[in-house]
Amino acid sequence: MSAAPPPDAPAGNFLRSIIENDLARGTYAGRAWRGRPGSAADHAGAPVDAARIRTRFPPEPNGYLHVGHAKSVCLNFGLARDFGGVCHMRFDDTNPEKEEQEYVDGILDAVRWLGFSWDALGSTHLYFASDYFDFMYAAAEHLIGAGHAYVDEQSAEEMRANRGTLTEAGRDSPYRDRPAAESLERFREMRDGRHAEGSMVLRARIDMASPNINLRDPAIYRIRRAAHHRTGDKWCVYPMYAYAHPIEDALERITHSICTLEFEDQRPFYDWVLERLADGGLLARPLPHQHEFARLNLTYVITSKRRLKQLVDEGIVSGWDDPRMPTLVGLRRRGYTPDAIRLFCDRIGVAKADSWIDYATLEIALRDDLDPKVPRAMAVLDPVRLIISNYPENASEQCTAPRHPHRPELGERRFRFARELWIERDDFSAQPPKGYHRLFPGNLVRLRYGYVVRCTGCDTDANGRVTAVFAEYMPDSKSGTPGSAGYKTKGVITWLAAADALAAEVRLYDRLFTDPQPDAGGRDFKASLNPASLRTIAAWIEPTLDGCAPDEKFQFERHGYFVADRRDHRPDRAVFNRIVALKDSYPR
RNA sequence: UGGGGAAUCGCCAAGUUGGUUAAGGCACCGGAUUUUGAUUCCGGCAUUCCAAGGUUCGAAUCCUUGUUCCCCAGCCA
Repeated sequence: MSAAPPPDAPAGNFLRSIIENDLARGTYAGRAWRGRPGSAADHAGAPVDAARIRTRFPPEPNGYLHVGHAKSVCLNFGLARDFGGVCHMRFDDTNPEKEEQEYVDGILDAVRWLGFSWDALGSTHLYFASDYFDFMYAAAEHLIGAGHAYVDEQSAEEMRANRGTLTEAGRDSPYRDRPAAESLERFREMRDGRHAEGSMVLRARIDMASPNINLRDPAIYRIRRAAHHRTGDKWCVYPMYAYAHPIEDALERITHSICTLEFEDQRPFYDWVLERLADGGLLARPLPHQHEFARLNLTYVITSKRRLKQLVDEGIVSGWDDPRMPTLVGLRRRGYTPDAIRLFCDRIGVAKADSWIDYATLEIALRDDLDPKVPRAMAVLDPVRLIISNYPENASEQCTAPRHPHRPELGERRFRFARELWIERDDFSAQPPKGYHRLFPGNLVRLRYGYVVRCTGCDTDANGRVTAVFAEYMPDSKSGTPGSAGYKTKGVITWLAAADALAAEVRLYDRLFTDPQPDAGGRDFKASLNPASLRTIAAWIEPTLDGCAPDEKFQFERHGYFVADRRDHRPDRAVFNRIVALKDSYPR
């Protein structure tokens, strides 16, 4: 009898299978770990790693993290957590021209915000590829010495021309067979700044006729005269990703190097580098292995860093943290919670098939997370006056409501009922459609947490627009009193006493694009920008919201979830973002 | 017309050593509860696994032949 999986066991997926198999076979058993990244010599004789597996989240610090990255973060940190391993936070900063400290800070913030930590097993695991530049350089000299790399002095154009095509083999570079000593000399000159950018490059010497283009002598070092955000001007040669990444993984004793599908073709080169360096005694075995998964595609969302930057640069959005942006800072400002994003990542799973997740799936995870946690309040977004004609002019009385209908322990809120109220324009209809059970002449409706009223009519202006709605209240129907049970109404509407309501700016957000795949197939994503992605309105909110803090979230009953904007909300100026509307099954 | 991947319910996704009625989530559809047309709760939801052949007592799982989609020709990652 095999034991039944625990009820909350994470769903199986191919990455878990791989790890389980590796653990069962002892693929990485006995892996030494010195307590910090290092070469074969550094790890030699070190204790067996207490981490059963090591994964890593390796962003390039050239932009802000977005939902797609969240999937990778959840995967890498989640797998490490579930299998008794450690996940390294590592910056893949091998291109000085694009990378900045600002992005490093932003990425660290985002990962922390998502709820993950790189502190594990008594130490911190924050690493930078740039810390390995010395090793990478030495390893490159080793490859040259072993005949596995050479300095090519062809121009970029010549290299491209000689690479061949998808169906035709490439041609060997005239420099391919030059003596190792000569390549070594040139490479050192490159390092010493004796050659112009673009004039030469170090290449792996593999096979110019390989059907896999990535194996046609890929470039592994290029000259770049740019200050690096961490190493300054120490270097003017920088390693390429395909060469640097396997080395970073091996130095850190990563077991499972998880990346997206587009790197599948590079796996042979990943292994090629590692095998040669391990054979040369530079890197410790067992070596890491690369596994690829399908990146996240979300409908109505673009995740291309370049295009996201374009939205910011062209002022289409207010910045990287505009609440419409799919960046983690944007989602955070919009009111998304880390729990909701993690729930979403758990729900979508992971596989190798290209897929498009409905944007609604993210919103549903958000509502599922917010509903049980967030206190309720009333708000009127599109106000029209409701006059209770049989209620005394200058009277008012207190009403009470639970902060959360299913969590009495969260306490109560109090507000006043009076003759003049604000209600939602949409909650009255002079000629109601069939099935409408809110206010219309003659109909009985409950004012939530207040009285039951009978609608008696309305006033309209010259254009037929409703300017006020009239009703009479039932004095014995107040919520919480014995008489209230005697009334059964199909409609319950939200309201605010006009004299007590607080003014607020409310920003109603909608999807940024109208096309479910805004940038698929080379489409112009700007052509499908949603002109109504932001609507700013003046609304009335419940007086109990006075003094709430930025980032505080509420459910405005019958409307949706709202958050006090973390940037613009102030004690003297309430600003709320609509996070997501409530599910609405009223047929419109 | 090279190489590397992927195709299971509307959207995801288990299943991969061939073996009872093809997990689960989300959506959706019923019904119950409800002072949010929300939530919650019950119930329903693939004789079928890209297609067509074949092997077998038995195939989503093996074989054959096709089809469709994605990725690769940066001195980006």
